[in-house]
Amino acid sequence: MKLATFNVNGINGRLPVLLRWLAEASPDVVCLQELKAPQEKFPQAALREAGYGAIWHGQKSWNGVAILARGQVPLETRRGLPGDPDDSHSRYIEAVIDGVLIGCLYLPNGNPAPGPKFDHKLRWFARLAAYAAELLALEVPVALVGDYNVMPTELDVYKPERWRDDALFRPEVREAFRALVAQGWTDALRALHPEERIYTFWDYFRNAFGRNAGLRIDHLLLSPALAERLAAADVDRAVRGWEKASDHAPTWIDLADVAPRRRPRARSAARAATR
DNA sequence: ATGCCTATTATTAATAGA
Repeated sequence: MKLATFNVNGINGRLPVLLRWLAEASPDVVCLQELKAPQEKFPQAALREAGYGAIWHGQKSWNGVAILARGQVPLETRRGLPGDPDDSHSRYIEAVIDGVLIGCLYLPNGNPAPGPKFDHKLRWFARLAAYAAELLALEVPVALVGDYNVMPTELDVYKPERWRDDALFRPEVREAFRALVAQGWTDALRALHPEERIYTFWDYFRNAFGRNAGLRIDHLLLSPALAERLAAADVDRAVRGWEKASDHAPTWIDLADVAPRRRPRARSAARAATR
């Protein structure tokens, strides 16, 4: 299973980019963030024509998340993160696809910090951590993927000193991310590329992409059962250079298929047959 | 400390992003 996350920064303005990338990369599952479109303006027909079923949670102007699956409609298991009934932002949607529980998230940006927006970010992070612990306890294959708005370490920022007081890099959010991963999750890109400078976002300002002034803020966290299957991970950074590009690039992993498991009876019968 | 760019919404400017 090729599983990707892509903050599209406006799904309608970005539709040609999204469709071109889907055709070229052919991912099996895609988590999208920042739809910036109300529920009824999601381009379901165009995506269906491209071969993808979808579930989505839109919102006027901002936020918005979706999950696409090639050749099937994702089986939705949740929309909205538990823990705050007053949370009106569309920032979490979840589905089961081919035996994998996939949570698609868009963590609040949190700037300016300190301030109410930063407090909101930390509260949202705490709710995510509480829910993530519940998912881990299920001991099933789970992927929590999306735009976390956090650079986990100095290796994930082109110029750490410039970002030290920013809501994406302050010690509180780095610690929140570290503690989340320490529950038992695997940061897929970092696991396969421990030393490499990898970015998933480049600002529109100051020719950031041309200078490779990037940030790694889009992450795929895998439960232990899924981490065993991790075979490849990368960023389709060329997409950031396309006409009318999002400021994020698609970030993806490849998960090996599960070996077909025989029933115990069948296995002992097979063993007896080879004796 | 702020603009630089880009998108959406609503009326030519404000807000948010990161």
